[in-house]
Amino acid sequence: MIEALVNKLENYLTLSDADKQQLKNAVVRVEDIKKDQDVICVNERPEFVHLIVDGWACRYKLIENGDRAIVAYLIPGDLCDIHIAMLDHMDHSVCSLTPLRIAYLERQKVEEIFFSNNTLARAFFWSTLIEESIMREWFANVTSRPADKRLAHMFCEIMMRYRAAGLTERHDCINFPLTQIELADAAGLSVVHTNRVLQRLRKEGMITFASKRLEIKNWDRLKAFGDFDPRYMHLREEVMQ
Amino acid sequence: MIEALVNKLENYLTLSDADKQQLKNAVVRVEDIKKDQDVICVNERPEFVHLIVDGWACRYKLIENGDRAIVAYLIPGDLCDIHIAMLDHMDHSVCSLTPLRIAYLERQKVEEIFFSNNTLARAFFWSTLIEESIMREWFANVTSRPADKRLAHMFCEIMMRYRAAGLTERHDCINFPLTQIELADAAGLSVVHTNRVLQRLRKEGMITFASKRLEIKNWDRLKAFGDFDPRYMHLREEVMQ
DNA sequence: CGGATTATTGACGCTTTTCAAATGCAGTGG
DNA sequence: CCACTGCATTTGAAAAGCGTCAATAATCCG
Repeated sequence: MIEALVNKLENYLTLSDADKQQLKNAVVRVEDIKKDQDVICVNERPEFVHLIVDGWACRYKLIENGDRAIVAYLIPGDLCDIHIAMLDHMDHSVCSLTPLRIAYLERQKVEEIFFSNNTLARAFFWSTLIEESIMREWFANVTSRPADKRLAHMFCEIMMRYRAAGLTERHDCINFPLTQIELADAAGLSVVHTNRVLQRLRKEGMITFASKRLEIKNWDRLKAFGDFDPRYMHLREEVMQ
Repeated sequence: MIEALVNKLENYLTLSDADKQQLKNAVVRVEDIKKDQDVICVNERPEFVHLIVDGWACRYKLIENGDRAIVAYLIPGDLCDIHIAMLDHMDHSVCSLTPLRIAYLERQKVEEIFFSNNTLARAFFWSTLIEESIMREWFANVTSRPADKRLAHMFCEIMMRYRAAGLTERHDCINFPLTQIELADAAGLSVVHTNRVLQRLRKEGMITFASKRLEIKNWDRLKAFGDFDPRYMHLREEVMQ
């Protein structure tokens, strides 16, 4: 249930059985929710921290003009909202992109862990710093790279995160349940242009992308094309290769 | 020396005299550095955490194509690199945009504080979460808003941060030492376009911006135009008004 | 004062957006 | 099994926003 989270954190440090048990104990229930439902909404402060056990979600913000800006993808092992352990309201919302299995961690217990278990406190802080680092990279990505390299970069990143959470051994093929609409909202592009760019990437023989599956035909080439250097994710060497 | 930092953190919680003293004790020296110098470089892990006492700096990344992406501005009260308390290398660099006065906090002591002082640990975590929130907003800003609104939004934000750190009481006028080049690098725009957009904002009577000074002629109008809602910064009511 | 950096202007071109319509695809119910 | 529906994908054409190049004016700094 918490394996993916443990896998991710163990990119940074090793958790003892006691640490893992303490994490497990914070889980008060597991629930399934449907696709396209808000897990948590802006301005809320729920009693639980949500952990993604299975499925994909996204952080998003609604913009005045009607746009939805997807600011992060969440995959198994990701905490949706440790924020509310410290902050009194969410500054964005989280929505399911597929059916989701979610573990509910009691907020109170998460706070206790943070102040009583140095290892887990480190790990949580680390995880937050990584998220911030990823946001910086996303920002640099959209401000400095054209649409095709931008998408290539995003594909590389999600592949690495999959590996980091122990969800795949490979780096050439994953389940990728996003629609082009959802990709566009995250890349800051229109759907039409996203579509055309994807076709170009396919034509160039870099990827195939159909029926919820992303295949990377040539990992090194895609990395080079998307100017992808995984060091900003601070993962173990084996994961980054 | 640490007033701005204390002011900022006290948007979240109140620090006791002992807390402040502990922070002060972590400072081993204060130094002045020139404009356009790297405070810390990507891949480094220095022995000190740098606190900006006076002046402006920026976080930036160099892109393959030669671009410099500025991913954050740093002002007095901002920590350049608590990251290195947890991470083993910086994933970006920090450079001075003006002459800078910097306080050096011993990394070791910062780590100790984090594990021994719950209040300061909370405050550091909070501060990191705010940074992340600001990154999300920057991301949404560049992906969803046209150049003019984008710049308006950035101006509003920096004004709020100035107030949050106790650097100004006003919300209509601040020292703003950035060149249009530096603005452009942060907004993801070309210098030429930035220049033209600034002229438009001036012509519309929203701002004046000359000789390192930014004047906001009509705060409410600029806020509305830039679609600026300060709640993502999680500041005290009085600061946000 | 002189050199260097920054701000500004004009012209042109390209990436990306927008609008509108067509096609494909999966799920539902008869 | 087929028709129907709703959503995602694809295509085309035209326009907008923004970038690039290049040159000039203004400002800063020693």
